[in-house]
Amino acid sequence: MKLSTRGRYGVKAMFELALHHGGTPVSIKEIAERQNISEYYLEQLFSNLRKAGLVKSIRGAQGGYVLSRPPEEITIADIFNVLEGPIEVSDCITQEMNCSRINYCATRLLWLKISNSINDILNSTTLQDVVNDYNNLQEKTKGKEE
Amino acid sequence: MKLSTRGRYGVKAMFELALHHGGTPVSIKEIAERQNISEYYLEQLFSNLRKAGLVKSIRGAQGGYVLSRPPEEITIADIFNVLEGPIEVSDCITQEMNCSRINYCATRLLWLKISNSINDILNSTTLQDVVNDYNNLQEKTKGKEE
DNA sequence: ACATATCCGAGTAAAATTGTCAATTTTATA
DNA sequence: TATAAAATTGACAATTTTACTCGGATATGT
Ligand code: FES
Ligand code: FES
Repeated sequence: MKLSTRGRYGVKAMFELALHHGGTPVSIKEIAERQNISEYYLEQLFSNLRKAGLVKSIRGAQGGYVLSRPPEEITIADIFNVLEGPIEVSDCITQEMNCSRINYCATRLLWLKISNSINDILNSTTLQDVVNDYNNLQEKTKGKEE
Repeated sequence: MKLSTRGRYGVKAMFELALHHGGTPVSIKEIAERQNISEYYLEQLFSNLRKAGLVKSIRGAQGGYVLSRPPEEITIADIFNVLEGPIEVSDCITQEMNCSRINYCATRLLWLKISNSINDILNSTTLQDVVNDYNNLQEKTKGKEE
């Protein structure tokens, strides 16, 4: 079980926007360089993010992207839902309606537990939390080096 | 993020062995029929499970597979480690040693949180737990039907 | 005008997933 | 001992997913 690059790149890209929130728009090129991600690939991801209403675009020179909402109102789940689709540990959970074995399925509860615990984290973690974690990390690193 | 069939089939198959623990060996054919899984595909999975020491095989007629250890001593993590490999949410976690950005990586803590919560569940859930869940489900279903 | 950007759709190579199958070996039992 | 049941092994193959790449169109600040 592994996250695809879509989800991981997406969070990293959104993190960059969160860092610059309130300032000037950030271009795909900048993000690609800072996070070491393919520029063309990022285009696709941002296309999805924009259509989902998570980011706004400013076209033309000096343009780029900005967050549609403040970082504390965007969860990791929001991003994952757009780029990875919902977390489907097993179709025992999502297709429950038309499965004839649901009353005899031994493993459904297990998948449900896993699924819920992941979703809890994704729903409760916002971009602001990631920014805060990052700032704390920077503080600590700085302290150690001096 | 989705589990592959290897992990899901594997747990279902091991659940069947857990149900019959202490009794006669269960053949691949039986499991394939009861859980509606390809017989040939299961062959591969059991080959891995046996090499990992989770099951013992009895060859020849009336043979099949049995659990190597009692169901309460086999965790879902044991099964997943064999069939899916370890849960690697992101290589930020597993390749931490040789990543030069580790002190600047904004998202590492996030992947770590997700990864830990999944592993907590997988490590703390045993085959016996799944059997118990199944028995409880049967009780409830029976109650409703009467 | 021109350099920067986003926007959009298509294509593509490699990898992973999900099986299928044939041939061999082992063993209980009739 | 003959037979059938069952594991063991290794190879192969179809399909899907992933992770990009690219070409051109459109928009806009300077
Ligand atoms: S709910 Fe259908 S197999 Fe689990
Ligand atoms: S630890 Fe290397 S990019 Fe996250």
